[in-house]
Amino acid sequence: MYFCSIEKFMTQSEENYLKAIYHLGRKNPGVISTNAIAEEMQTKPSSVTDMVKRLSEKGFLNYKKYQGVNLSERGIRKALMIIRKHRLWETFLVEKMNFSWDEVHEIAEQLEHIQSEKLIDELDRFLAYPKVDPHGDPIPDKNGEVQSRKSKLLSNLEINTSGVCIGVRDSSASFLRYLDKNQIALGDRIQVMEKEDFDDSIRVQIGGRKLSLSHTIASNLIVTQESE
Amino acid sequence: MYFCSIEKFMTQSEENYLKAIYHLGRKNPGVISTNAIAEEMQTKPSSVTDMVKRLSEKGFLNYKKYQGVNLSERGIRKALMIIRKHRLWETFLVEKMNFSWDEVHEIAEQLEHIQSEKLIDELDRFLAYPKVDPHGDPIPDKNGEVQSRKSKLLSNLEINTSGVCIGVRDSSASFLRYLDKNQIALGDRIQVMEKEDFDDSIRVQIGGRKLSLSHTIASNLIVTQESE
DNA sequence: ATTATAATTTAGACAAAGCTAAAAATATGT
DNA sequence: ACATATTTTTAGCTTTGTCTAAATTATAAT
Repeated sequence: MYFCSIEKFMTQSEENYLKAIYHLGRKNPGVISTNAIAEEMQTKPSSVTDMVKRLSEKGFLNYKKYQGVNLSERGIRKALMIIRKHRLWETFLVEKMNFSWDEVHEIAEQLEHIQSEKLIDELDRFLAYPKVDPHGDPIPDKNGEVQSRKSKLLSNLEINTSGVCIGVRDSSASFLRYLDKNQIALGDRIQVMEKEDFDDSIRVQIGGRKLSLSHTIASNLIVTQESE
Repeated sequence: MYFCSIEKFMTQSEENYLKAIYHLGRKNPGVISTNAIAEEMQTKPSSVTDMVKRLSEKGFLNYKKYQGVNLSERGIRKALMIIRKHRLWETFLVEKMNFSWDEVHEIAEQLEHIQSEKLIDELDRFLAYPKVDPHGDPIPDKNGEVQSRKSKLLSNLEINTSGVCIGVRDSSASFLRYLDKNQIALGDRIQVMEKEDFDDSIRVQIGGRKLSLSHTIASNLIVTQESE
């Protein structure tokens, strides 16, 4: 009886499920429900059950009927490699192909399934081993290591403290375009001036400019922990 | 009744058939047989019949039962765009990703199916609008125009004439590696010294070096028509 | 504890893209 | 022209990934 050392081929659909399950596991750790996966994948729970069985047979996750799933060691490794590809391609699109950060997701969804380890390693080198993608999300390295920085949400900063914007929690095109429109970019230092009890909006200062941000906006902006 | 202006989505398989049919049409013009397509696609004639029906319904080719197929205007345009993508990606892989010319085909086969016109146009710009790919094959431009140069096969050059090597007819990895091993590259000037009647091999001179090439090799090397 | 509700799984169907084996049409040889 | 060979098509099956509808299990409420 062999230990399967040969990496089996995965279909795009299988890869997409794996990635979705990984992301769900980040959001709230523990066991992941069929319904949650269906929601994330925009599909039906019955389809999820089928796929989850297949992924479980292939050893990417642990699954017991009616008990939900969680990724195996192997599943995590595989998911990290897919995320690595996705984020490297996003970086490539923004840095070299003149895309803006709200345009890259769909295309990276396609590119992340290209099978060639050499290509990904060369892309990594070509981009000078970036640590984060255009949305500030960390890029796993060749060994699956992800650099994690101390961070908090802008909405949790105290009055009169500041932080540098290093990422977004929601990376939907509409949110990203909102930020562009209001000239808020990764790397900007944001100082909290005032908090409005009524609607939890906050008044901030960015590079001399003052503006007020709704709670929804503030709770989707990730800033450095150590405030100056 | 609309003229379909909206480009319908094509599956990867459909795109592959279209490309194969286009290439077959180049090789020997006229009507293309089911068997020839099956051979090219490494599949069975019955599968070809099914696919050809679909492509015909979608208006990419003209098909009458038992009469073979040929591409429609629309099919040609589509095929040229797929070839454009394939060859731009091959160029990218060699020029920017440190691949050698015998490694790029399989990966370009995957990349050619990525759907994003903007990406391809940006890639074109990024590579400075190359006219030929790493194997010397012409890259169709955004409008489907292909630059064609006067060329002949090395095996057809007269004794004591020379030509510049501009392409290969066979771009299999084994042939390309043979050329690498013998230090024959695109751009090299090759002079024909002698022809051997017995086996049609030829004796040539390349940058001072003399070597003899079998007929098979010589008839797969494309050189400029106008010999110096 | 029993029932109602929600979550999950099963069963059966469908489309895409392939296959094999058999049938039909075309082409070829004498 | 007719029989044979070749090419092409059809019919029916397989797999992947989806769906709907029905059945089953788990959870929550009284």
